[in-house]
Amino acid sequence: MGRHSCSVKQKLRKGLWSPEEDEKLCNYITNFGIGSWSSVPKLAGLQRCGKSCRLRWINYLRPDLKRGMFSQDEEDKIISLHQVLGNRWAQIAAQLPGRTDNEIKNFWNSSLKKKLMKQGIDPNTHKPLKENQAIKDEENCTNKTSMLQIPSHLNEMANGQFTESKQVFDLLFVPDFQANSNPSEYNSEVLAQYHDHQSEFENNQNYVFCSVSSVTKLEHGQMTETDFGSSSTSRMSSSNSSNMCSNQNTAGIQINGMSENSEALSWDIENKMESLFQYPYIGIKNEELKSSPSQERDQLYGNTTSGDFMSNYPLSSLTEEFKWG
DNA sequence: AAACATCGCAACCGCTCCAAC
DNA sequence: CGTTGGAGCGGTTGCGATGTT
Repeated sequence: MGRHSCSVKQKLRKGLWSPEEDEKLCNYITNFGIGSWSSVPKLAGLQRCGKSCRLRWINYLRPDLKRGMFSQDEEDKIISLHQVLGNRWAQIAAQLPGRTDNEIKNFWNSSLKKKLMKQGIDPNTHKPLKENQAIKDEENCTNKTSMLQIPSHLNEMANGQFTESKQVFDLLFVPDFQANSNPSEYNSEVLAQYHDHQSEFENNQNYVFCSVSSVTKLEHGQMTETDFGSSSTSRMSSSNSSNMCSNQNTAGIQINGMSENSEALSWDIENKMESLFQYPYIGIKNEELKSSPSQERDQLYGNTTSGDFMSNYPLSSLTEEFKWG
């Protein structure tokens, strides 16, 4: 049985607010504060439900509201944040002082969406529209094989590469779907590591590796399969994603290149993370890796050198680990 | 000028989360 | 531990304003 709409219970007013109602609500909150929204209408002498009062105050009457046109700066910020957070309007609004979630949502739906479409960018994924089709094709192709081979020795390479941030992934591997993959484009340290394991890399077809040290906690909800997929897929396409992701108050993934000099990784990271995040299930928990010798790991996750990783470590069990306690 | 279409915004609705009981 | 109710969120709707034919 669904809950009744608040205005159904009694004869409460709905629709647009009159100036008199605004004044009553404003006066009440100015004098007495909010307290409990459910008691506000009664105490303020309004024939409205508390929910309606709350909305009116938050979206319209609050004194700190900016209102008016969005600046170019705000517009850019919204697009960047949407790229990271998706339709989490409240979280986006929290980064834009004086703007409400409703205002931003309306602005997005009425203006920004169309603007991006005109620029040939998919507003949902923030990727070029053509590329999206290519990705879909690619996903279809990959879903059929559902197979990733992971060289187990690479697990060790990740040790000691992490920050103090909460570690969710340590090492991620992704088959290189970029046609122009060229190991010489990695930075020197990565390149050295590549050479150390060259034969295995070659045997395993163009692996791309990087460490992802932290996934900062989403303010609301859990890091579910959907969350991870939708919010992280496009994360790395932002040119300033490293700055954005370093903010622990926002959702983000922090990438550690294999050395301090991470800029040399930019081409590969930027491009390959795009591919990487199509596969939200590719990940192994740090603690498990560190504590498990190779043989044990192979028992846990399958023979990561030659086995079928996904069949031993299915999506359902992995996504369970992504949830934040 | 009138009819119709489109747009933008304010508000509503249904849902989830969470604390209190 | 289950229930209840408030708070908050995101999607959707409704309506006035504006544009187009």
